[in-house]
Amino acid sequence: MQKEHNLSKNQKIIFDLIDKSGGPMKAYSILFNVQKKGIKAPLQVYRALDKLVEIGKIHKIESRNAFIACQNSSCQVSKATAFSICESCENVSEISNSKLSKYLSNFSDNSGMKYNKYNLEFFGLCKKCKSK
Amino acid sequence: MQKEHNLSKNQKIIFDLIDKSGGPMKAYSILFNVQKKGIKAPLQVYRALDKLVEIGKIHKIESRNAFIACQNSSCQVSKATAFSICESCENVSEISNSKLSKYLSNFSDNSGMKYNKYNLEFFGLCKKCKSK
DNA sequence: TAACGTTATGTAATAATATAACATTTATAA
DNA sequence: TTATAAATGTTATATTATTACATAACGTTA
Ligand SMILES: [Zn+2]
Ligand SMILES: [Zn+2]
Ligand SMILES: [Zn+2]
Ligand SMILES: [Zn+2]
Repeated sequence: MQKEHNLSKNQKIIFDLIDKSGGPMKAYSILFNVQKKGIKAPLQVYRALDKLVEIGKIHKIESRNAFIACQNSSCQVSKATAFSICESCENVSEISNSKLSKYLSNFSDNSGMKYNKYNLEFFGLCKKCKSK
Repeated sequence: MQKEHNLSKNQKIIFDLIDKSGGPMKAYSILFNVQKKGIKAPLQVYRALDKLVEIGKIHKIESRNAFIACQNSSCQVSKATAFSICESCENVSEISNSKLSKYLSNFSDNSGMKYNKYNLEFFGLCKKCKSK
């Protein structure tokens, strides 16, 4: 069961933009695209992004400083994320693999750390880029 | 067998600083610390960092925009990295777990992606911070 | 050594990413 | 309603990273 979050005005504008784009978007590119809707300052964008990340509607691709809509309907919070990133065309997709997520969610070692979140980024070449 | 890289002057200064610090360091903190050694501009730092990452002497902690000396003598290149990060004290350590690295290095799915690199960051509370 | 290509350095300017501080408004719920 | 939390608006600024161009040092081979 996914909690329904009523997005605020700015949050909705920004989520819709990212979601429709189908890929990762950078904060200032988002800003540029929503200026016609009245969102004029970086902070307005970053605040909405923070909230959307917090509730799991989007995730941050750390290695790219970019944000992508969650492609996995069950992500309630951004606490167990895995992505595949093509280093040639920069296509990004969220990996949804229950064996992988189980393995990582259950991971523990003898360091004494109590893990409660992870983010994994795989890099390589996508199908298209491989064949070039 | 690890290839011996002869570090250049700036690379050596910057690697030694990071290595001695024992933890992650940020680029501008590095810059501040090496100014007395004649490294005066951000670009000099970033160029050395790029090279050190490339040859696996340091790794970038993407979620923190920080750089840490490789704690795993066998990392020749930064292509299979895993870290544990305490969200309270920001202590970072490199995870060296052969089962984990085998599992991730062999990971593949039906997306058609050919993976050749990954970076994994675990977040949680370290021993000390848990007991506070 | 001399010539060549590669790697590293120096320097200035600027781009890209992100947050601080403060005032105000809107939504939520007791 | 009234209190509280959440979201917004705005300006300024901090932090992280790259472009562009010139010069120097290094490694290889003729
Ligand atoms: Zn997701
Ligand atoms: Zn591709
Ligand atoms: Zn390493
Ligand atoms: Zn800690």
